[in-house]
Amino acid sequence: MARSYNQFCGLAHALDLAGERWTLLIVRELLAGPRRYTDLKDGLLNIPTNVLAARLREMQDNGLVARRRLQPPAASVVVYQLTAEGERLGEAILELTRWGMRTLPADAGARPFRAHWLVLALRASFDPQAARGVSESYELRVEGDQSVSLEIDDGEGSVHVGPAPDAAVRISADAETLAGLIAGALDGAQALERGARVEGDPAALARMREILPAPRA
Amino acid sequence: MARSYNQFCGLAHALDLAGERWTLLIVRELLAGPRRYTDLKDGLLNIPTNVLAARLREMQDNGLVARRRLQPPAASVVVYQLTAEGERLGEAILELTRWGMRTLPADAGARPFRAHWLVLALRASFDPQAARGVSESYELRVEGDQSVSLEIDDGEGSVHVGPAPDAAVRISADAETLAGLIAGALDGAQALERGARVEGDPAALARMREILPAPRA
DNA sequence: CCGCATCCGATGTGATACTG
DNA sequence: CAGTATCACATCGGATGCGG
Repeated sequence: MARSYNQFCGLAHALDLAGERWTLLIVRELLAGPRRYTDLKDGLLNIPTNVLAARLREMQDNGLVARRRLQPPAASVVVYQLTAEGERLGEAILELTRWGMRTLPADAGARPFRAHWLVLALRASFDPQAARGVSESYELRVEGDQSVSLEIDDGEGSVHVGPAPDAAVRISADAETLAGLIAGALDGAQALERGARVEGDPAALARMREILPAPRA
Repeated sequence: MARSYNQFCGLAHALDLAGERWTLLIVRELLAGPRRYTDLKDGLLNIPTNVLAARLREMQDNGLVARRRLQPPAASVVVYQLTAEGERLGEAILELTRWGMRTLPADAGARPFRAHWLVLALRASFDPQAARGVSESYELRVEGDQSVSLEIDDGEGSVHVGPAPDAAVRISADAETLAGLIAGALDGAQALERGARVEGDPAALARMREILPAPRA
């Protein structure tokens, strides 16, 4: 096993299992569903391939990740997916994400970005209190890429990659602008300056902004 | 600055600021209040002194920690304390702690332990739902060391180091047994076998066990 | 003692090249 | 596509030193 803190403490043990460099970011990728090796490498942007391989092995040993082959006829494809224990890291990751979003610099464009990270950002920003009684969908359309949607059914929110056909609000912009908007690094006016386009009911837009408050410093 | 993931993502940014080895454990120590350099070194058990010094410098640069001198006549004493931003890591740390407690091995005694870690364990286990309407205190008395107490005032819980004079339940045992009990690595019978002594009302003990459920696998 | 700084060997990381 | 192999370099862990 790798280096251990070896302390009788829940936090130290959590960090022994999932605290090494890159590990929580791999969990971030897998929280969006099973992924292949190259998808992971692409979604993590700068991870060295040997480090990714090593982490995936450790995460299997630690019971966070399972390695699977798809059913025939696609049996040559290997995917990694979170175990139940790995999934349970989701809440801690959301808390860390909220904390990080508060001080995320507004230099959208300076830092690379992937559209599917919006899923995490939406989940982290979602305020169940503000969503009470609401049933509607919002779609963030990433120019030249996929959409990410938040669907609310009687206050219950769920986020997924893909369009929302009946969205009450649809915001189209480049990835950095959308991300900056959700994180609160940009306000509405700045987003419009950067070419964001908004369709839908202004009242629904107001609700959306309350349901997705930016956890800002 | 240190190595950065350089991704436009709240989680990646959080890990840039607080994800390095030892950093979150230092925050754990400081969540219990300001500490001197040697207290930190002692509470962290195995941290190399140069790493602690380096981390404290980075954490100051990142705005997590402030370095202060006490008022005269004790002006020679240097203490480190969390900034407001550092304090806000508390929720994420509690989530990680809960996750880690679920699989913390029951080998109490095999891993070193410090009494004040019980503060974190109690906070992580506290269930506000179960505490509704309750107003009483519980004390964990660590043999040969300090006590740690949970005081509940009309459902509002607060944990601190020190005795609770009017505790409804008082459990005395060695540190490892108390920690194992709170983490759920030991059950009541096992704790008694290891020499734990319980004073107080059995009904209050039952309430305490509901208010402090072990987040176990 | 307290609060670090310095030195050094072991280990981990990052970049690139290569293979079944 | 899914990794393994290699190597320069950064960081970690452990010991020791040292001024206030």
